[in-house]
Amino acid sequence: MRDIAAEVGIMPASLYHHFSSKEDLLVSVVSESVAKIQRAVDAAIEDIEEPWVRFTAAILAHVEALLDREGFQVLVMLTLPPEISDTARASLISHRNEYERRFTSLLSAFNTPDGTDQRVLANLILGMLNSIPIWYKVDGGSSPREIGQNILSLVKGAFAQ
Amino acid sequence: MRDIAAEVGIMPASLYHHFSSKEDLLVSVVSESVAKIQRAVDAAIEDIEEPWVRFTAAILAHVEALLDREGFQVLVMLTLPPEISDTARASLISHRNEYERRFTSLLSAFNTPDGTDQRVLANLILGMLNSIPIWYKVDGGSSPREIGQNILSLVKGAFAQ
DNA sequence: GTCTATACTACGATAGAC
DNA sequence: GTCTATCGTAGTATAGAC
Repeated sequence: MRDIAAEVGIMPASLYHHFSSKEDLLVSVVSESVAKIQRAVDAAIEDIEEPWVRFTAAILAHVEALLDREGFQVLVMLTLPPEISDTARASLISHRNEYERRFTSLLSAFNTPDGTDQRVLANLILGMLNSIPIWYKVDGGSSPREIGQNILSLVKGAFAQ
Repeated sequence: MRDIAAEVGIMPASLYHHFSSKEDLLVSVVSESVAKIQRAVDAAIEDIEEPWVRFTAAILAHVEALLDREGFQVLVMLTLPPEISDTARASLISHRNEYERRFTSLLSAFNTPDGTDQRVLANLILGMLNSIPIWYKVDGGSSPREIGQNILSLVKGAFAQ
C-alpha cells in the first residue's frame, strides 16, 4: 500500500478514501484489467463472422491489450496470493472464469482433433497468452504483432478446417 | 516463514538453521523445482534421436513432473515477487533462462514457418506448460496425460515436417 | 537441530484536522 | 480528498539455552 501510494503521489492513508482495504484495491485492479482486455477483444471481433478470423482477431487483441503499457498489471490474473480471503479469492476467480467461458465459446465453432477438450485448449491458450508479460522485453525483443504471429502459427494446427 | 515452519512441524526460528534468510529459502525451492523438471525431461529424452519424438517426450515429461504432487511449487518459476533483492532475482532468472535455453535447443531441429522465432515459440510453449497448475484440478478434471495430448495437438502445427 | 524469548521493522488500517 | 499522527499486529531475524 505504501508503494502504491508513493507511485500515485499521495500518503498511504489517503488510499483508504478510495478503497476500503488492500484486498478491495486488488480486486478492483484485477476487475479493471480483465474488463480492459474484454473490451479490446469485443471491439476487435464484433463485425467478424468467420470463426477462424474471429478467433485470430481475439487472440491478437488480447495480446496487444495485455502488452499495451500500463496493461502489465493483468499479470495478477495468473496467480492469486495464497493469503487472500475467501471472498476476495471467489471474486477474482469468477472474473477469470467469466473470461475463460467467453474465450472457450470462440472455439465451439471448430472441429477439434480427437482426444482434445475445448476447455483444456482454451485454458492452455490463455495460459500461453497471459504468460507473455513474464518474458516480454519492451525494448529489443519481438513486438506484440510478431508474438501474435508466432501464437497463430502454433494454434492453427489444432483447428485446421 | 511461520506458515512453512508450521507445515514442517518446527518453530519459525529453527528454519534459520537450514536457510540463512527467507530469500535463500525461496531460491532453494525454485532451484530444486527447476532441477526436478530438468531431470525428468533429461531422463525421458536421453535415448531418443528423432527430433519430433524427442520434443514431444520432453513436453510430456515436463507436464507430468510439474503436476506430480508436491511439484506444484514450480509455479514460482512464473512470477517473481517484486520486493525480491537483485541478487536473488538474478539467481532465479538464471535458472529460468538455463531451462529455456535447453528447451529452445530441442526446437532447433525443426523448420519453423516463416515469420516465427524459435525463442519466442519456446517461451510461448513454456508459458503454456507452466500455467497449467493455475487451472489444473486434481480431482475430476483432465489427467496430465490428457492435457499432454491437447498440448501436442496445439503444438504440432508449427512444426509440421 | 530444535527450542524459548525477544528485538526490530514493516505493514495495514484508523482518527481526526484541514 | 488529502494530510499528520499513530495504533496494533505480523513479519523476519537473532541470541543463547538445551
